[in-house]
Amino acid sequence: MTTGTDRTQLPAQYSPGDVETRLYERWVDAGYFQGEAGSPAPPFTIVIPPPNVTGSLHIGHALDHTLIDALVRRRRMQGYNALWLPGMDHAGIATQNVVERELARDGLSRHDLGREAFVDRVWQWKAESGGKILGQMRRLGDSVDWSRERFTMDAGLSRAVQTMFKRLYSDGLIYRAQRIINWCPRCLTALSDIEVEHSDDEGELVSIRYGEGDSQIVVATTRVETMLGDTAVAVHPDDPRYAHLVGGTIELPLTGRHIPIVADPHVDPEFGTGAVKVTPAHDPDDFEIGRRHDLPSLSIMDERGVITANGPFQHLDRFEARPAVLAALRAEGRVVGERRPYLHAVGHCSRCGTTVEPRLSLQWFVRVEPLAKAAGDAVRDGRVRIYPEEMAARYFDWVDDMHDWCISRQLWWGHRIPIWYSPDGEAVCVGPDDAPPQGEGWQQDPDVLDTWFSSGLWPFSTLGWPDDTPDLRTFYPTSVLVTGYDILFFWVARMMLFGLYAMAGAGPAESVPFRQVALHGLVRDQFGKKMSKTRGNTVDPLDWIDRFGADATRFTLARGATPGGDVAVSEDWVSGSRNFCNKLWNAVRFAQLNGAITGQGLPSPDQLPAPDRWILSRLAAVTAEVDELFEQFEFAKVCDAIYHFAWDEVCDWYLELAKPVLTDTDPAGPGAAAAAATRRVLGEVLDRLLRLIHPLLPFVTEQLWTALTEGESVVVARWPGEVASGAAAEPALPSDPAAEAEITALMRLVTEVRRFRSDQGLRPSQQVPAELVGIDSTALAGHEGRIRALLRLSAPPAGAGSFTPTATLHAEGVTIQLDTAAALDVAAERRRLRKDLVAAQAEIDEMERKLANASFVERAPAAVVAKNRDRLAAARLDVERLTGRLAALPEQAAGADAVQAAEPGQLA
RNA sequence: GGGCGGUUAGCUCAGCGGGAGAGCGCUUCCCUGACACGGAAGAGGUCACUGGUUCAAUCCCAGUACCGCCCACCA
Repeated sequence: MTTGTDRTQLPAQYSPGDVETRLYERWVDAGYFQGEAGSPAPPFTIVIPPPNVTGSLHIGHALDHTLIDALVRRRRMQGYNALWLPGMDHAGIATQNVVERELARDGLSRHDLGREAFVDRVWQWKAESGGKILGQMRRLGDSVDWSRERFTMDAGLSRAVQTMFKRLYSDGLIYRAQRIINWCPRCLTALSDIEVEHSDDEGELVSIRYGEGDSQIVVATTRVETMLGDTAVAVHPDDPRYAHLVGGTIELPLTGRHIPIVADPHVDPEFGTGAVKVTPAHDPDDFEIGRRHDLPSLSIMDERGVITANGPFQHLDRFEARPAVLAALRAEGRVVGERRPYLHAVGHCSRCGTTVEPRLSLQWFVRVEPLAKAAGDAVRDGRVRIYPEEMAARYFDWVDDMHDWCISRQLWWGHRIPIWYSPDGEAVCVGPDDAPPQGEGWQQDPDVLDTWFSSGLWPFSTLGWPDDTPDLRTFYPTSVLVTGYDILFFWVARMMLFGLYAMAGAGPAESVPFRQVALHGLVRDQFGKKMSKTRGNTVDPLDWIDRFGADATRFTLARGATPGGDVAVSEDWVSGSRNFCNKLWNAVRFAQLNGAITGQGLPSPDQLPAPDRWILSRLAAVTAEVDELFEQFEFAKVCDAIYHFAWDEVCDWYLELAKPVLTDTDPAGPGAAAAAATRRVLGEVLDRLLRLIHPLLPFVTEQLWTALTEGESVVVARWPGEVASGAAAEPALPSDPAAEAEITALMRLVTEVRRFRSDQGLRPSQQVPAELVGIDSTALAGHEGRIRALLRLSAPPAGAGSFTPTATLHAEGVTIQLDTAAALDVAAERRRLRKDLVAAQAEIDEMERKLANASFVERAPAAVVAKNRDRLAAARLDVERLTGRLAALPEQAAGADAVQAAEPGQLA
């Protein structure tokens, strides 16, 4: 056993400082964070959403990591074989852009370096930037298993990528095709659908007349310049206006070309003129029309968006070409009517903001249909559960209607597509264990894979797949995937597609990449605004960690984390969390100063005074509540429950109630046994409380717990609530409703007296001789000493009679009589009493009305009716009590009666 | 254009068919031997608007207004 006083005295204030760093290193050295392959304990696995190597962790990562860490730490304490696997993502396009920007400062482009040197340069960047991120994770306290750190481009994961590609290819799920894809003319690469962000941009809709005389047709467009690439005009098959023209040709202005008029059901006869120009090479719809009618695709732009078509517009940028073409058409009298401003959705590159250009090109695609079907089913049949459930709807919308996924990127940084071409166009897919084809002229595809291809493999590639490793067998499927809802489609859905496919051999239930998905929101500022650099409201988590500590930063984030909800934070709130840490610190300091005892278990309940039985009972309830809330990913509520229990109940009431007992230090005195018992309760309560909070506040709790107890580290201490099957649970604390009722009554009484005093402006320094009347003898009779102590009331003067409770304390109304004649403001008190009386009377009226209602009494649940009866009784008691007090007030303040007379109501 | 969500205290948000809650901020008193990063007490809300269902609606339903978010190949 140990008592706090044996140990180093804690200073009066908690300062996180660099102790956090030292604690963290100790945890790592002790190997606490390591998962164990093949352990008999049930596994609990979370893979980190790998941060991009492009920079540093922002406050959103801090939120994500806080939540993950809390889950993992709790499971570890519960006796699970817990693994949080860390790592980073190479983030193809994002990282390449960053490094290119760096090069640009020296006036260089990646082409100046050449592919190999450029990729080297990116690796160099990764070494620096990655190190920074890992350092930040340590500062946050992430309990990750560093021995299992992974990177999406490391050898193992690259092998997984290649294996996956080959498998999909062999199964016919990867194909190469000429398609209209989203093209970024700045990044010079293809983009997948979700890498395109749409915004409503101002454009203009102009109507152009094609053809002459009887065979003229007016078409409308927002992108005039593309008319250079038109190869048809399309109308609806049933449109009588154009029926006579279908099958013929029409003259395309400016070009001298004649193009066919085709009938296609895709055209909406109601929109515009009902005729549409068809540019198969520059519009996805038109491409489809072109395919249906066997039209040629005429590309008029190069990869940078510069016009290549011969003629006056050649070499113009696409945005210069637009007005130029329009002017030329106008000069020929081809523009019909006015130009109309037109708001329409325009795609932008999510990485650089450049307007995306639909472009016809040869790319690799994943045929997603069968994969997406499986991914939808896994959630539909409950093998994977999404929290909060509402988010599942979004998931289905997307997964059930997913287009084929363009996976080739014209970048240098990433996994090179494992396809080799012979000079005559033969393509061979090369697996990781295959030798590339030998012979003259064979060349590997120059493109790399979409970065999400490798991220999609993350839950199993990191565990050793494609090999059947002990890690994979032990830790897959992972338990929970915690991430922001903003990457539900980017990442979560992709892991589902790939996990179910690659791990199909494990069976339906075991092939899922994770069993639960816990989605959280974005971090916002204190006004609920999105954080952005341009707005200048971003927060650097390290700054807060430096100034308030990692725990305070974590607690602030977790406290706002409702499932799927955005989290608003501000500096004020972090300092509030810091204050909470300090509160805990001082509670333990108090315990130390008062000789709290840990490690001895608890005295039997019948030896304990009511406050001790009360706090143990409450702790049992709060522990159970916290367990329940954790299972639901209700982090905000977990924080709230713990915060209020620790601060309001333990500190504000229990410690205050314990003080008189503990300060009775006479070992031979009558209070010695009670003091000893309370010391053990105090030790036990704080011991368990610290363990309960540890997942959220790892650093303070570690310092305090090791100071308070003899334990080695709270990181590996036993969780005070539910534990894993097979692990030993903490003995249950006795639930004690009777003690809870007593202390609740006591708290009400004390509060009532304090309020009276405060209202009357009585200073505590004025010793108020008090007589307490109307206290339930069964509930509060034994508590006189405590009540006097909390109220700092002196003992009644000799001869004033002893403490003699007489009347009934009602749950709702406490009768108190204080002899405060010296200071009592009679007029103010009378006003207050009258106000309360009116309220009580109103309550009576309302309850009587309700209870007189037959429908209510018949149909409302019995408990509700009973509750209303109680309220009625309580209100009647209040009236009685208030009337009595009113009558007992000394006659004074003559003016008061005039005021009262004017007041409405039944004021006797 | 589709889909989803929101509108509750000064701010950020919980809650939810039967007496309106938290944190921060604000007011008053108090440096009581754990803590002023503290203690005590308090002010502040027709729970967006209009109808409906119900014995009972902040909570359920419908509509209105405003605000978000996601998705989207209609020129």
